[in-house]
Parts: sequence; structure tokens; C-alpha cells
Amino acid sequence: MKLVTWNVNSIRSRLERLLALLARHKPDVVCLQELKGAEDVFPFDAIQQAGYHAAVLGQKTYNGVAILSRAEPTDIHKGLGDDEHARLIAATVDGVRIVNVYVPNGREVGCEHWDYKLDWLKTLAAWLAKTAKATDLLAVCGDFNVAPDDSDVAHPDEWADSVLCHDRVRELFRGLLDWPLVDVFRKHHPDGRIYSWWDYRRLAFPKGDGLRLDHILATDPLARCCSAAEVDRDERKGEKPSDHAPVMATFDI
DNA sequence: ATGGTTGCTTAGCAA
Repeated sequence: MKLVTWNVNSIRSRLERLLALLARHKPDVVCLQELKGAEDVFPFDAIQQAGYHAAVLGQKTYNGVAILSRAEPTDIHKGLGDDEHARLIAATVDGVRIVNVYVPNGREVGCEHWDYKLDWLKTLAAWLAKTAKATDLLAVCGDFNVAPDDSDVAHPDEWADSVLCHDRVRELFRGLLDWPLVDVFRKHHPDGRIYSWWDYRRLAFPKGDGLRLDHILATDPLARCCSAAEVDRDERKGEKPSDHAPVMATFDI
């Protein structure tokens, strides 16, 4: 199983690139975040013509998550508790439980949205503990808006104590790993220094000012099958890229 | 340098 997670920053603006990615990598499962649209503007037809099913939790203007899959998804679950934002969708594909998350950004440390981010991560951990077992074949992937370690930040001094690197969110991320889940990208690239997001505003990509915010976490039985993990950095190049590059993992199951 | 760009929606917000 080849699994991709990608924050597209608007499905409508990124459709051509998404279709090219499907043709290039031929993934079995694609987790998308930041659709920035409700179901009524989701390009179901184009994705079906590309050979994929789509389970979608959309939202007008903001957020929105989807799971694309070659095989038909079952047991589709939408939303995290009473969260009003479209930030979580789960489905079972080819016997693997896929949980796709778009974790709140946090905006500024100390503001109301920061507390919402911390609460959201705590609620995610509790929901996983309640609805899944560490012995399941399970992947939790998406845009976590957390750089787990300074080796996941090209210029750690510039991002110190930011909403993406603060100790509070790093602790909560480690809590997910302690459940336990394995960061399969880290497993294959223990030295870090490979990134998945570059800020549009700082013109960060040409400066090499990246952070690794997009993750594929797997339970031990699934992580043991992971034979490769990559970032498709080229996807950040050229005309109209997303600010995130796709992260992908291969599982030999 | 509290800078800068992109997308949605329509001047302002979110990232």
C-alpha cells in the first residue's frame, strides 16, 4: 500500500496538480487537508475518472479533509467529537484503518485558537485510545501543524516557541507516539533535515526555510511493514504550488 | 524588518 498525505491548500486551486500526482505516484490512498470548500465544490467526477473513490468532509472556505482510495472505503467516520471544523475523517481501506487529520494551526501562542489547538490534540489522543487499539493496522496521518523536533526545522532559532515548535505541542505530539504510534518518516530518515512545508509569506522555499509538519504515524504492526517514506519536494516547485509538499509511505502488506 | 504570499470571498480573514 502506497499512502500519501498532502495539504493541498484548496482542492479547486490544486486539482490539476493532484491529478498529476495520482498519475505520477499511483498511490493506493491519499489523505488531503485544507480543501477550503464544502462537498458541493469537491471535484468528485475528476477524481472518479482518475480511478479513485473519495470520502469527503468539506467545509465552506476553511479546513476540509478527504480520503481518496483505489479500493472502496468502508466505515467512514467524519469529525472529531463536537468539533465544528472539518478536521478529521477516517475510513478503512484494504484492511487498514486510515485516520486523516488537519490539526488547528494555533495562530499565536496564548490566544484562544492556541488553546483550541492544544485541546484538539488532547481530544484526538483520547478518541484514538477509545476507538482503536495499538495492535490494529492503523495509520494516523495529515497536517499536524507540529514540527516534532529541532531537526525538523531548517532554522530552529527563527521558529523557537512558535505555534509549530512550542514545547506544549511537541509534548502532545509525543503523547501520540507514546500510545504507541511510530513516526514512519522519522524511522527512515533519523537525521531529519527534510521538510514538508515552506511559508509563502517568508518566500521560504527558495531560502530553504522549511519545517516538517506533515506526518504519517502508524501502529507497530503497520509500521513494521513500512519499507520507504519520502517527501515529494518537487511538488513545491513551479507554478501555483501548495505551501505543503506531499509526504508518502509504502507499506508491504 | 511583526516584513512577505496565497486562497476564499469580496476587504478581510486565515494560514
